[in-house]
Amino acid sequence: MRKITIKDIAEMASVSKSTVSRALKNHPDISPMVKDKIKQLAESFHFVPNAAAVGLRQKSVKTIGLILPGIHHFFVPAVIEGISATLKSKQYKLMILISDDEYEKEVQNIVTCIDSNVDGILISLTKMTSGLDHLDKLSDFQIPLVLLDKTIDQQKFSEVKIDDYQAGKECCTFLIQEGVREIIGFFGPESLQITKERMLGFKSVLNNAPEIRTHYYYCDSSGDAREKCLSALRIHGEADAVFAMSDEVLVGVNAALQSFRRDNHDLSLKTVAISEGYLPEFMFPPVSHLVHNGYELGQSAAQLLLDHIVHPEKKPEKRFLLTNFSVYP
Amino acid sequence: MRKITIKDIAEMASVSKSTVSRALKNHPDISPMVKDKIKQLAESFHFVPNAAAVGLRQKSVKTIGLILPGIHHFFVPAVIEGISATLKSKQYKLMILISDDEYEKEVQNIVTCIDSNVDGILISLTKMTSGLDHLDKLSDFQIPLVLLDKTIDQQKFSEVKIDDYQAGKECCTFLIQEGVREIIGFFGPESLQITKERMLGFKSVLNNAPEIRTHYYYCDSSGDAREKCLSALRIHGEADAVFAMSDEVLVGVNAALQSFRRDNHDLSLKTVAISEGYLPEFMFPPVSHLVHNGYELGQSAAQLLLDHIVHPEKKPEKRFLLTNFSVYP
DNA sequence: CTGTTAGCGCGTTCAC
DNA sequence: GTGAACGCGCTAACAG
Repeated sequence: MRKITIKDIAEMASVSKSTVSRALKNHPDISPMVKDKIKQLAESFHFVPNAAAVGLRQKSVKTIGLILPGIHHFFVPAVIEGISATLKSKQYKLMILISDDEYEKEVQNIVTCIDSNVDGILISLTKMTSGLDHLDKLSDFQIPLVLLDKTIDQQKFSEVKIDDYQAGKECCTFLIQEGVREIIGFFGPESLQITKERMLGFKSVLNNAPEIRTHYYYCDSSGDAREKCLSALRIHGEADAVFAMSDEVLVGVNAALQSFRRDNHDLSLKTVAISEGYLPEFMFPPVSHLVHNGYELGQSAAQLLLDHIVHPEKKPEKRFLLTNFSVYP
Repeated sequence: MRKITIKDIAEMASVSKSTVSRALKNHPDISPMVKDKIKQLAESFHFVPNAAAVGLRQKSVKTIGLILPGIHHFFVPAVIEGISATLKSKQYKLMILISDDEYEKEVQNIVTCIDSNVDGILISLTKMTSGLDHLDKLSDFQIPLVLLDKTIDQQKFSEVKIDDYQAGKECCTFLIQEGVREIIGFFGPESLQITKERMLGFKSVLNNAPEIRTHYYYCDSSGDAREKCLSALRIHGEADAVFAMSDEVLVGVNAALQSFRRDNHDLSLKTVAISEGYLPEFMFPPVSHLVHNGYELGQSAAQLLLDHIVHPEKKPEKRFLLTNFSVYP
């Protein structure tokens, strides 16, 4: 079954193609009568403009590229859902490219986006990315880009993330208010900007609380976090609190705490994390956490990118998402 | 900066557009000399054919649509990565549409795929989907479709999944070999085909073991699973084994087991699950599980769809993925 | 071996 | 108010 085109409708209505084209987009020149007739026809035959033809003509394929280091992480799916929901409402398509946490693939994905004539790019950087030279050519093609979550220090592009510094700060404050004395903090890969900022925020609180002892560990995976946490628990026998900066880290830390508790039934460490929110509730005991809402982050980033597409002159803007604590007694 | 076109290259090489077009795709008619020259030019100017123009001409936009009930589930991200990897190697683009587990949105997503002229569709059904009438119109447009993971009983389309019946069977067999006497089984939503099949497989083993007592529960979410597991543990005090049919269910079951253990330190239930594989290792104690490999499932489904696209006459085929046990002592 | 022509489906001048 | 004609970038049928 061939799909109906503007030409078919033109013949049925005995008008020209251009009249149909104009009628369908409410051009004021067209008389209400023929406009109605054409719209009726289009409706009843389920006419949908051919995306490739429109794209060719308008030099816009109404697609945005989403480049991610990977999607097996905990809150990434929520981010995608948020982006997807926002784009769907504006009739934009989403093309997902995965960098597998390799810088070279990230560069390649940028090229793919350019070659595909995307209207804009959303990107979360790999942990190997330390500069943004590979994004320079985007300006040649006027392709707007928004960084989300995993960023590095820069001024050229808009970005959306939680206030990582503030998040680290709040988590530390939370622990101190709970009256803890010695904290073990578990962080993600050292090279990540979010790791640095969360740690800085965390430490900032301790300036006013010099009596609190702290120990820090960088973890590359859940497994790594488990090992480091197990050994840390043995070394720092007096510790009474634990912080995990992400779900990935938290999963390992929680595993370590569980098995450590087997031999120390009375062990009770105050635990707090930054998390997407799904898992902590199902840990035992449930883990208090600062909610890092992926869905909202996705929505916000997508909306910001669309703004840039519609208003090419818009200046870069940094947006920080609000976070809330979910506290378990 | 305008992108370079075939026309630009034609002028630079003083040949016609069609010569360039043919040279670039190694048409045998073109003399090696001019072919080389044109390729040189194309290379040095980073020529990339305009996808919209090619799509318009070839009536194929080299895109496949992926329709999912949601992506917050545990193994879905892995599926997407598998699909993405396979498609990338064949230069296909991926368009992801989310149905939010609502039948109406699934129907709408099919329409979107048709309207977008995708070359093929991969779909995992929502738990509300009980028929495939909404897929009928695909044959009008010759759009091949492959079902993955969440399917219903049907013969019209190819599908890729694990052998759910077999998986249920293996898990039950595993428990029996461990010498358990009374099993509590936790399953997903009752309406899902995979739930039915996993349960049938599970029960099939018990025909030969009438002395084993069993109790079954359907769970709609992790939270639901936790509640039902807690109450089940209280009711069936003699139970010595637990089965969880998916990660989502397992998360809740594990939480219940943990908190129940608090009051029953010696409680030790043999636990087994069907899982994507990431989480069970980090539970305490680690949970033996049948690995439901999302990445491979994605790869296989994508490859099968591409086969259908290239060979439109290909008959529907049902593929079952092999599964392996990951056993913890 | 290579060029000319035509057209994919649509939007957009420029006429009338 | 409406239509004719052109072109977006590319490919393919037809010439030569």
